[in-house]
Amino acid sequence: MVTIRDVAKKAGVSISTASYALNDSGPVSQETRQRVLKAAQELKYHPNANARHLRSSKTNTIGLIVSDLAGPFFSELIRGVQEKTLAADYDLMAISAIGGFDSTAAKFLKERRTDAIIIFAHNLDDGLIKSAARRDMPIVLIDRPIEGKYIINIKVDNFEGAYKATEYLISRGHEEIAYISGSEDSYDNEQRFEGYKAALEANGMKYNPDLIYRGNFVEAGGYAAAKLMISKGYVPRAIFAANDEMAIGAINAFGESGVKVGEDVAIIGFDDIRIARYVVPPLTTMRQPTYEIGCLAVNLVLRALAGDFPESKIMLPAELIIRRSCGE
Amino acid sequence: MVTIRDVAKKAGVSISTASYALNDSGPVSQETRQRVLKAAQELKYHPNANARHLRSSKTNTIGLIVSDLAGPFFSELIRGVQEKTLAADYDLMAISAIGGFDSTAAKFLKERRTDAIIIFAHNLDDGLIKSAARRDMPIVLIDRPIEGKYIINIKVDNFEGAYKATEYLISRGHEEIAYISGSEDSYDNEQRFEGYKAALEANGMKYNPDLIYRGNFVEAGGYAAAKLMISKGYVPRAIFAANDEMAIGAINAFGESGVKVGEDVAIIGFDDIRIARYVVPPLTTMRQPTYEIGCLAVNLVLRALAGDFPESKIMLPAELIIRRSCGE
DNA sequence: CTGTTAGCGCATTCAT
DNA sequence: ATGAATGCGCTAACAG
Repeated sequence: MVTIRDVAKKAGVSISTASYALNDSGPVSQETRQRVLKAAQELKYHPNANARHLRSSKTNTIGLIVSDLAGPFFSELIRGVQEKTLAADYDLMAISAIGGFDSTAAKFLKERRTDAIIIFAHNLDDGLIKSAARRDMPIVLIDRPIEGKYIINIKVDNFEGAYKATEYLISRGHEEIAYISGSEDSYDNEQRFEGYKAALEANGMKYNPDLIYRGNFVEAGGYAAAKLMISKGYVPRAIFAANDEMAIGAINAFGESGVKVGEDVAIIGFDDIRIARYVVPPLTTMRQPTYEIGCLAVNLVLRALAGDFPESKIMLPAELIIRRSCGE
Repeated sequence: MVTIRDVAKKAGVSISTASYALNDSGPVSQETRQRVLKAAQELKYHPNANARHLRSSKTNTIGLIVSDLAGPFFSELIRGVQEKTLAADYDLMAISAIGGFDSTAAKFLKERRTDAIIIFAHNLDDGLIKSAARRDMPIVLIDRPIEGKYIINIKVDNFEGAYKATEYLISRGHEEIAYISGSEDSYDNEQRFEGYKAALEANGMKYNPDLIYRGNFVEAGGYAAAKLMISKGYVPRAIFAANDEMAIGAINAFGESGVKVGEDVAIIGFDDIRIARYVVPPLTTMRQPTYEIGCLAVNLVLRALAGDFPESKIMLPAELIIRRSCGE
């Protein structure tokens, strides 16, 4: 490994001069400067990031933790984060929270491998997040109810979104609305479930536990739920799935069994993932402004890095996107 | 920041003893050990990753560089990589190559921030990759024709895949097959184009430059190409799109203009991304074994990290997935 | 303008 | 079994 020492030697200067020249951070004559740069080039010198980070206790890097790197849901979010991070001349690393306590994400949180972190993951311990946030390591937390001094919260109004979704179904004349739930331990799911129940009550309808199905936020979960309905011989006229993945799973299951989505059964989802518009029939859903969230998250991170911690919590609305899965 | 020094002080031992106790890497009495561990816990001590990496010149981390973190295409690949990396007790960071020379990916390549790197990106300079590969920083390169001592190549047989795709169209009686091309500078695209031409020739058909459209591998590109065909008043009976994104763009464009895909025009894509099965009509395409590639890549990286560099180049086949976009 | 030097936090060798 | 001391590669304060 070629170090700055080698460069200095080759250029016939001291280490510090080499460092100054390389980083353009001190008074160096043009001539020496050129000599150092040339030496560095010839030697193919590249600074050791770890040494630099250790010394400066900065990494110029923002970490983005998502619950599963492979999930389709994060595509838009990442796009937003990526654009803004790049524009601010920071580096970005995406990290998965799969594995919980032993995950790479957990390590990053503890070991300060980045200057700041954006978290959009439910499978990461509360305490971990709370204790990781410091002045020199701000955290932007998306859609989780953890508060703290150096934690900046961005939330989507899941309650209101679910309320609107349910009301939409009600407005179309449905009186019996099933709910396919996401992960039980998820804040998102909880809020959506509350919104669902609240809309029911507000419209004088009773909440019926028999109409609740477990789906765990994955396509297979929605599929299983729908199959269960079919096997029970009773398919409700309307279904609110706590996310699109599950809604799509249900649509597939109904498709296989000849149940006509949009006619026999109305389905609404949540998220507006990319496939939503391609399934048959196209899925009516509550759009989460993920791209905007990504951009916003980076803006806030950058401000926090500059020492400016905003007080207010940010709450973004979800938007009803009507397609055809609830009928024409 | 609490360092190992603080822990040592609190436990009433020297720094080295604390280090031994913490890492279980030296002779320490059970009693001292417990004392140190307790002190660390109370102080919420977490080792500084940079210092450790600097000292040990290892990071225990594998980097995955993709051309665009937000791309839907990488989902399956990432899933494979993620699983295997986790199983091997390594950490994983995903990095985007957007930005080329100034990208975070380029920096990682030069600055050794990971122990090894898997690259699935076409927007990263050849020279950069070549010069970054060293014994202590092996690179697994997917689908790019760069060879080197510490570079391990995994390729998908794009030529053969394109050949098969084209032949499938020919077998269905088509005599005029358009090609919507990907990025011109991409190796994938080049190979697919060659496969397309070879299949044409092998079947006594002439290659017609008028039937080549530029698409750049994105949905909008395929959309534009199809619109162009329509505006020219001439839609070929069959189209081979160099990837699914473009095929889907074309399908959308045709849908808007009332051209019936599967009847008026046959379209085949490449990749088999998730949406392929959801578009209408479902897209016939050449499946790339991305999940398998991801798993394989990690296996090879791990072997390389252990000093075992395989000689042979690996070539994986693409598989024809027949759905309905080329007719029943 | 340039060189000397002191750490950043940690792992580890060599004494004790 | 434990501690003192060294250096990984780099930046920056200080001295010249």
